[in-house]
Amino acid sequence: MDRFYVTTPIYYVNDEPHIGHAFTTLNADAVARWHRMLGEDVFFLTGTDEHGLKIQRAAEENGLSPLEQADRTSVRFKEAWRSLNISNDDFIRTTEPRHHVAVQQLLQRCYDNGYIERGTYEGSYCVSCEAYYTDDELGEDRTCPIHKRPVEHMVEDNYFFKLSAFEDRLTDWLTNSPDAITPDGYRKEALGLIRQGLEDISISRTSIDWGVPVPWDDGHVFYVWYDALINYATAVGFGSDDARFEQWWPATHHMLGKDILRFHCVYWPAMLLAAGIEDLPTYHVHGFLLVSGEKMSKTSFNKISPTAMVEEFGVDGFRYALLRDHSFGPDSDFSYESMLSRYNSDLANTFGNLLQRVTTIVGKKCGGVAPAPRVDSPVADKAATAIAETIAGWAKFQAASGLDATWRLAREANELLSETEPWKLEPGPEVDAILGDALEALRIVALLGAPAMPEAMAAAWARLGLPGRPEEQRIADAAVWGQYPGGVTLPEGEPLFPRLKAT
RNA sequence: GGCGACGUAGCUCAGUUGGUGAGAGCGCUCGACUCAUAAUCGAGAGGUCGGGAGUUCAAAUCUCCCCGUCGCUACCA
Repeated sequence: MDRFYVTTPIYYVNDEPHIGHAFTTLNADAVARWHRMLGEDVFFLTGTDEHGLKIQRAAEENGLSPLEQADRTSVRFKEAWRSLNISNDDFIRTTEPRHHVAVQQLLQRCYDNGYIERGTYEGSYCVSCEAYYTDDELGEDRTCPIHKRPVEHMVEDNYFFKLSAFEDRLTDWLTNSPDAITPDGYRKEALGLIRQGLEDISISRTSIDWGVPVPWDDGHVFYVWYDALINYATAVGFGSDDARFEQWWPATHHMLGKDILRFHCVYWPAMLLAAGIEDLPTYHVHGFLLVSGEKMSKTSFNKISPTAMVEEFGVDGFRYALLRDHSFGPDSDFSYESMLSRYNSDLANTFGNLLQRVTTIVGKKCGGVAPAPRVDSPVADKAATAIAETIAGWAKFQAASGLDATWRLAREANELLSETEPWKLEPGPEVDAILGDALEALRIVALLGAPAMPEAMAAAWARLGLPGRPEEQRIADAAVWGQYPGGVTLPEGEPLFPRLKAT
C-alpha cells in the first residue's frame, strides 16, 4: 500500500494558536483526509516546539518549571486542533523522551561524520529574538531591530554545523527534483538562498539549559531550531524503530509557511545528508494570510481566533471557507466579510439549498423515495470533468482548486433543475431521471467535499439516504458517475448550512 | 545594493510547453421562475491582461527597460 506522511510545523508554545497556524494545519488535515480516501496508508503529524530561552524565561516569570510552562501552552494547541476536527495521528512535543533520543542520535551521527565542530561565538544578542545581530543590523542605541530593546554582548562556546559543505549537494537536489518544493517559486527561492552562499551555523548553547543536551559535551544544549526540525524524524521512529523510519521517511511531505522556508528547505535537508539520510522530504510552502493587507504576526494585535470563527461559521463552514478562499502558495487577504460571502454563496446557496430543494421535490413527486440517476445523463460528462479536476487539485496540494472544481458540479445540478423544472411535471420516469441525476451530483459533491468538511458532508450523506460516511469511500471506486442507488426514503431535515447575516 | 515574487473585469483570482474572438466565482443591472435557506436560472454591463520597446506569421504568455507593491538578504515561530 502506498504510504503518505504529512507534517505541519511544530508550533512554538510561546504563542497562542491563531488563524495562521490554523491555515497550515487545516490544509495538512484536508490533504491527509484526501489521501486516506485515496486508500493510502497515511500518517499525519503535528505538535509543539517547547525548548529555548523564551520558554525558560516565561516559566521563571510565572513561577513554573519550564516543562509546566510548556504543558500549559501545548495543551492550547491540542484543544484548538480538536475544535477544528484535525485528524492528526500523532502529536509530538519536543520535550518528550523519544524526541531527546532521536535528536541526540541524529546529531551524534552528524558529529561522527565530521560535520559538527567546536567554535566560539561572540556578538550582540537580543534575548527576545534568541538571536545575534551584526552591528549594522542594530537600530539606534544598539537596539534590536525587531523589539527595539537593547541587545546584550555575549560570548559563548558553540558547536557549529558545517552547512557550507552542502552547497553543491543541495543545489543538485533542488535542480534535479523539480517537485521537491512546490509551488515552484519557492524552489527557486531556496536555490537563490543557496546561491548566495551558506555559512556554518551555530547549533548549541551554553547560556541556557532548557533544551536537549549535547551527548558528547555536558555543558551544551542544542539550539531550539536544530532540535525542533528533528521532530519529523522522531515521530516515525528515528532513533527507536529503524524499520518503521525506513518505511515512512521516503513518503515525507512537509507543509509550512514561507517564513520558515530557510530552516526547512535548506538547513534541514543538509542535516539529514550530514547524518547519512539520503531521502529528502518534499515540501509544500504557503504564503501569509494578510488582514487588510498587513502581515499577521504574533506581536500584532489583529490576530483572529480560530475559535471565534468556529462559533460563527461552524467547524466545517470555517474549514471550507478558509480552504476554498486561500490558494496554497501566494499571500492572500483574509477578511470576515469574504468568509461570510463564501459561506453563504457556496454552502448555504449552491449546495445546502440544492440539497433542500431536491429533497422537497422528491417528497412531492416521488413519494419521498429517491430515484436512481441515468447512466447516460447529460450531467455525466460534466461530472467526470469536475471529478478529474478535483483529483488534480488535491494531488497538487491545492485544496482551493480542488473544491472549486467540485462545486462546479453542484452548479450543474442547479442548472439542470432550472432547465427541466421537475416541479411542474407529472410524476413519472422523466421526473425520476432528473431527480436521480441531481441526487447523484449531490452524492459526488458530498464525497469529494468530505476532506474539507468531514462532519457536514457525512450529514449530507445521511440526508441522501446513503449508509456510512463519505470518508469511508475510496475515491477511485466512488467518484464515478451513476452509483447513487435510488430506492431509499429520504429523511427530512433542517437546512444543513443556514444562511448567515453579517454581525 | 543583491536575490525573488507579484501587478489580468468593482472584489478575489484561473490562465499548462506563445496560436480559434481573454475566463471563473462573487458583486452590480435587467429578465425568468416560484421546488428551495429573499435561495435558483438566464442575459448584460465592465478589462488598452501595470507602462514602453523588441523577437515572431502570432504574446497576458518569450527578451530587455521602466513604474508600483511585497518578501528574503537574521544563528528570530
